[in-house]
Amino acid sequence: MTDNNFEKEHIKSLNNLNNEIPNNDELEAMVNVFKAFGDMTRVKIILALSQTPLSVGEIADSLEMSQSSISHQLSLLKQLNLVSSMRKGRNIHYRLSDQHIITIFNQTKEHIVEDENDN
Amino acid sequence: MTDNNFEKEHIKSLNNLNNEIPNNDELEAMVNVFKAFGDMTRVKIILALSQTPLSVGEIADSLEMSQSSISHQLSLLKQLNLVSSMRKGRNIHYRLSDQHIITIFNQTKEHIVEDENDN
DNA sequence: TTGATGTATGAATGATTGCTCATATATTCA
DNA sequence: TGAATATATGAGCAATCATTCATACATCAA
Repeated sequence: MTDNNFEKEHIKSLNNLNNEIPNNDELEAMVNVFKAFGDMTRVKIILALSQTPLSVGEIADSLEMSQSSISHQLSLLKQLNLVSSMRKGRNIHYRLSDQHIITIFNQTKEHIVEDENDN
Repeated sequence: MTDNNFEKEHIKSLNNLNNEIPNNDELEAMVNVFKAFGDMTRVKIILALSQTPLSVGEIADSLEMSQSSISHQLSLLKQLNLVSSMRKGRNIHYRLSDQHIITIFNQTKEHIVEDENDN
């Protein structure tokens, strides 16, 4: 009889699945943020900015990548409100717009580290 | 003079940038996890599995997607140790392998919600 | 204003990726 | 064993994406 109850619970969960999922706009926003984090260049940019605000050129130099590439990626990150920018003379300084980002990164790192110990 | 000190600090940060960035293997692992989260189908699978373990068919039905598509994605998620599987008769039940995942999702949702309030 | 420097941006391209289709593998039941 | 059901998997294709190249825009210095 206990087994049967588990089954009933399971079916109940099944029927509620669609209800529990966040609304589509929020989901899409989440996916877009994760997509932004799913690229090595952008992750490196974000990690660099987590140390100190930086200009486009400084990031490009530090990562040894073209100015154009970095600028494109920064524009994407800005669109998602992950970074903000401020002109300082000829340069434009970018900074992380939210410390959550680093928390998310750390959480993910923890997940990975735990994983390695599983072997 | 204070302005100059800020400048010095900034240059010091600049030089340390590469040192502070995690080693490349760990970074790559992080990027791969984020890549996995950067797809609507996979996110929906994960959210569904956060409610209860599910078989491939149950997930496919619930998301109204093909069995093949879901199976492919589950295989990817499994490779990244985000889900684990266990055969139960004819079915194979998948479950989240780590509750961190949901924490990361919630953190991201918070980032987005805060964002909306900024307007 | 002119030249130099820093950044942004559109188009083009090669690479990656999500899905489908066909088919293989695994398990249960009769 | 053979049919039915559940899942996995490889190849192919269309869509997405990261970078490059060329060029435009913005600011400063002389």
